[in-house]
Amino acid sequence: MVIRRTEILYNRTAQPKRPKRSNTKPSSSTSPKTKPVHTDKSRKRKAVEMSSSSSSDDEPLLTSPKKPKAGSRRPNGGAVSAKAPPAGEVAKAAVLPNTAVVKASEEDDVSSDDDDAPLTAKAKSKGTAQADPSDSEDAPLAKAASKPKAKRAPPKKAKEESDDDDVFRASTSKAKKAPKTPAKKTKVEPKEESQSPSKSSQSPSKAKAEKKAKAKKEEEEQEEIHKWWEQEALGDGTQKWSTLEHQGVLFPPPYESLPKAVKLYYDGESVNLSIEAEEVAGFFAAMLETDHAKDATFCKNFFTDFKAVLARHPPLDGTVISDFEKCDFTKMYNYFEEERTKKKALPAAAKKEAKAEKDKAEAKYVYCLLDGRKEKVGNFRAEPPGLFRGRGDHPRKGALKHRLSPGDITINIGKEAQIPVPNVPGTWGKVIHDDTVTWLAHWKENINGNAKYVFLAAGSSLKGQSDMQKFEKARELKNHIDRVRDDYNSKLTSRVTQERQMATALYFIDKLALRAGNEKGDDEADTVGCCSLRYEHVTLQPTDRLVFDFLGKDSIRYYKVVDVEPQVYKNIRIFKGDNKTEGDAIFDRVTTTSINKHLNSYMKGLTAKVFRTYNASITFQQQLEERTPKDGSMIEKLAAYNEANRMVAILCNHQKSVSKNHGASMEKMENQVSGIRLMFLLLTRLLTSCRSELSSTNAANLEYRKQENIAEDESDVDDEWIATFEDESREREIEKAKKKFEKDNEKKAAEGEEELKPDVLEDRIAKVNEEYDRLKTERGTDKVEIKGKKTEEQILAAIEKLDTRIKTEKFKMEDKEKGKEVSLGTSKINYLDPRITTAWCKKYNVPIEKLFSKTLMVKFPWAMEVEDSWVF
DNA sequence: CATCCAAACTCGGAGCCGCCTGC
DNA sequence: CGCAGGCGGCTCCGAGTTTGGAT
Repeated sequence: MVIRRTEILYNRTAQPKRPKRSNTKPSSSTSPKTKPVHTDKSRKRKAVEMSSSSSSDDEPLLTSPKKPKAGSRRPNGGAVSAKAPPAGEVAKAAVLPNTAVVKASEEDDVSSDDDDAPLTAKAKSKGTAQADPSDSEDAPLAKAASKPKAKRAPPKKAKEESDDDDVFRASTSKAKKAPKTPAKKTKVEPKEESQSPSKSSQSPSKAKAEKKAKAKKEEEEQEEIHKWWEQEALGDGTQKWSTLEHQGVLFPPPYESLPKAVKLYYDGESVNLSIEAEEVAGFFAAMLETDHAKDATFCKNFFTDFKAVLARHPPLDGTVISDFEKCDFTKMYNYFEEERTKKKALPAAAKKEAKAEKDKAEAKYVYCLLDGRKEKVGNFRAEPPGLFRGRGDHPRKGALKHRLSPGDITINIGKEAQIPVPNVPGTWGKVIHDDTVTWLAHWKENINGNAKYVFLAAGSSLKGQSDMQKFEKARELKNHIDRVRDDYNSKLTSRVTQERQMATALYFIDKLALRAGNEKGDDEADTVGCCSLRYEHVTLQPTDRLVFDFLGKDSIRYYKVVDVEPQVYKNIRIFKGDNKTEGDAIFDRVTTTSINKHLNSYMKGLTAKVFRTYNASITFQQQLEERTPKDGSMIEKLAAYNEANRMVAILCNHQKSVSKNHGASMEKMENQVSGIRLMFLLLTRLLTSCRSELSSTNAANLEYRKQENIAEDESDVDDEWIATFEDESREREIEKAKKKFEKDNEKKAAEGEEELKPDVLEDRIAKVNEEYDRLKTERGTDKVEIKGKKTEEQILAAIEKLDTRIKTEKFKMEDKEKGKEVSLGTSKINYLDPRITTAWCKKYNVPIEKLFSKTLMVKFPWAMEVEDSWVF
């Protein structure tokens, strides 16, 4: 499997440059042509760009960095691989002329599909080989493993345990309930802060004292961490807490009406809106310049809801608003913009103060008390009213999201805890004491009737535990994966359609990391996953190649060209065959429920999404193993890590839109590199003249490279280029000088000093020109002057330095280019077992901070202590 | 020290999956 | 009694905003 996975990663033929979120932003000009991908259900969706440009296939994501020049790099359209099948393959394809024939041949090729057997075998051998024998795999496991075991322990055990807790309960003062098994954690009291700093403040110097206090505090905080992962048992998972105290949700401040002068205009006249209607109009006005306001569905839904509000709260001046087109929101929009810039321009101190105030108001909501422990709450703010921003072609986008009041909220809290008082008038809709769930508050959102919750933060013990369980479950799949694969591979030829469909679907879920694909309703965006794949989402190409093109979760386009097992190819032919057409499900005998049920028979708790976690993590681990240079530099190691991360992101189809200044940014880097190259060239020349052996620049260059073993770069630094570069640099410096001059004067004016005379500026410019004129005369000659470089050794050292700088810069650029539309964060947060990273860090002596951000560190405390030999 | 830009974090919508319920 | 459909609870997801580091 290890090997196969890689193959898949590489086999993908070039992706057409995804029209990033093309459907989300139909108006976006960057997504070019579209080919109809619709179904009879969701009709207007168009999506996919199809490029006519043929292009190489087996060359994914990597666009070789070229010279920037203008906005040249917009990859227009992608390349659907229009590869001409090799002759031999054509013949093969002829084997599958039509469904009938295929059907007839169904039973035939059982032999051909256990092609996967070697796969698993490989995986096994490789796995063990690198896993550094059995015990290394088991030892760390055993350590952490008390949990998995415990998890499976009968519920009774947990019960006993929680009963035990009661013994401790009495001891905690404030909460009058106590932590579970306090043995391992050192300190639990939430009210620490006050004492320690003051105690430690005996230090002489103030700064020192402060520092010390800080250190001490940190230390203390560390001590306080509840190391639940070191505890024996986690309980049976039904009871999530025994005591719980929190403040409920924080409501946004009530709406304040706009200044009198700021009005909605209707048919050219200002309207005196009711305050309720004004708020809603404001929601739209604020989004006037976004793509949303240009979206028909969005506007339609907004206006419907707006009119409903108007009906309840009519304009005070009797205006009747019935035509969206006649509404003019610009005055409101402008006002918001003004406010925004005003706010931005506020002095830093004022900003700080405002923030401090806000923090203070929110402070008590930030933490809750779970089993007596202070734990961070996730999103404690009630979602403010606004317009629903559905993703993709969501039928409800633009609808008005109501303002919540306490009556809408259900609070879940410990029986003995004090019930919080809402920060706005009203009382909680309901207060319950359900210790089998993890949410603190809950309400129903009015758009789709979906439930919303307040949960603990990602770094909390509750979240951490379930996160770890998720990865443990994925690891458990390792023990069953061979069996599962053998099974679905053999069933690819089953005579029972249902089995065959299930096997094929599983193949996709496993190999392509597709999501399960639940059915969706009419009131939701038309997106699909494996089971909901329709006729038009998969097309067949000669020689066992499938083209997937559909919108997945969040309306992210999934476009991949994949070479599959011949039998899978045949199966898709069959499933698409006969009387099916666009809009029909490919897997009509399989549902997410049936798949999960089936999977559960291999392993308790096994579901489709476990495959995503498993494959992501195992691929990551294996890619790391492969790519990490054993004694490379830090940069190289980090690059390898990144690359492994990227492979996973590609597998999981985690995308991001290309940032709008990507092109400019690349150009800038390119320019920098060119600058360095020029310097490089000059220095080589200088070296030449210094040695006075060779006279030709190129010869010197070559000579140098030969001697010092420095790689030839495809440098396009020729004389002509140097000329433009120098001219441009000259321009830039002159601009800079002008700017500086103005600034200096502003400063002087502010300080009441006399302004600089214009000739000072001219002087400065002259200096720049002088310098560049000199360069110009030197251009193409051997005469080079670079200050500071005297001896041959110095020059050589400088050249060497430049060379590595060029290399690292270029490397950075490649990395950036490759990653411009791949989002690495999602997999890092959700799919990659953090212990793979921590073990790798230890093994290769890389500081974890280079890979995990602060929040990630907070999220994964449980992964920090594994040994370097730990394997997923 | 201001400015610029990328990384980090916040936000809230989307999807998965188990369980309950009602036919 | 079986199972489909809906709901509850939780993970996952990229955009948008904020932060902070480089220069």
